[in-house]
Amino acid sequence: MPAESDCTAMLDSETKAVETPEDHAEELRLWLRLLTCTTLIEGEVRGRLRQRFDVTLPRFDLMAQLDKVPDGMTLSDVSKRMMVSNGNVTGLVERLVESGHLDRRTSETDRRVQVIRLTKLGRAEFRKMAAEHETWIADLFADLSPKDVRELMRLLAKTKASAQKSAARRRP
Amino acid sequence: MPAESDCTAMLDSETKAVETPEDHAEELRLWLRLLTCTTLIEGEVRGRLRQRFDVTLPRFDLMAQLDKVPDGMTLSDVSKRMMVSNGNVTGLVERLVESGHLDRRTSETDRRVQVIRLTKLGRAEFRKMAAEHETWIADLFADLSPKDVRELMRLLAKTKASAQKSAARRRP
DNA sequence: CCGAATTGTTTTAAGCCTAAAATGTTTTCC
DNA sequence: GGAAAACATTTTAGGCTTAAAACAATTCGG
Repeated sequence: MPAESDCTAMLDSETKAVETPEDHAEELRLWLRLLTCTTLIEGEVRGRLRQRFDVTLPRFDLMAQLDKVPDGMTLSDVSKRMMVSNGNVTGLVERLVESGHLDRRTSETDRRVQVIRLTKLGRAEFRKMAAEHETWIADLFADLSPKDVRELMRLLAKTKASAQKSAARRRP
Repeated sequence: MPAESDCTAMLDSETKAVETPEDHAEELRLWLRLLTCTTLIEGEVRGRLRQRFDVTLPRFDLMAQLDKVPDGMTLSDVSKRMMVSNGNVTGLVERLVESGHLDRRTSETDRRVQVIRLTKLGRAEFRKMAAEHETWIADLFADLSPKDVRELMRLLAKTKASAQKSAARRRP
């Protein structure tokens, strides 16, 4: 077997663009681990919300967005904040209005816009759920030291920025 | 206003069990950031898979599981590995068998069990997609240094362990 | 050996989610 | 002013997802 067959792509150090099938296995493993963590925690939260309060995670998330703004938000705002499609929000809101948790009205100044806000009932129920939810999260992350939490926050911020940049590169 | 109203819960340092509405805001913010990162990257990958290969993320994920094992897996195995419900896998597999990417057969030794594996076509298509997928992931994480990647891996491993422990505490 | 648990899968009913097309409204700008 | 672009939302069609119930096959204990 000739020696050449052992050459690695690295030999060709001057012309870096030349087909160097680079190794990205580490990033791939990182992505899978990130996904696993999120799926695990999300599933746990989903199950607890259903058992304790008979509510779905998307509904809880939507109410969480609205709890922060007393004057309500438009559907587009919610859609952007939750990073879900417009049509998705339409259906979600429909069901929450139906159940009396949300109030929806057409904007006076722009008749395209629907403004939604929590009803008294919706806010009360959300606050109750949110309090318990916070303890679940604390418990799920219980083994992380304050320093771990800070460090994770920092690295995830960096990750988010990197991903946003990459997404923008593709969709300018 | 009497001085007592400024007392914090911390004053009562001996009896820690006494209603100390502890502050878990940091963990909550961490969870939201983790979720944001995952959603962002997942959405990006989903979109690219659809545009480039007209395939959905769940199908890609299922094929990824099968690519690792030439002899195939049972539906339960897949379900556990992907952390999704059994019924979900049934439907997913149905569609992938239909499109010729998967082969499904009943186990000889246990007629309850369905063994699925990639077909030649399925494997070939998956390999093509996976190669490109890896470059997307590398690009999405491009701004992280190798040290960042290692550190994130470590912290996410710790997070996963913590969450699993918490889940087990609730469901023994 | 046989009934009772257990295990693996499918079905069911309901809800979530997306991309793309359609609808209605406002703004832009000639 | 009015056509065209931009915007906010809804609709549509299809797929994903879950929990729970139903079904089928195997294993376990007496």
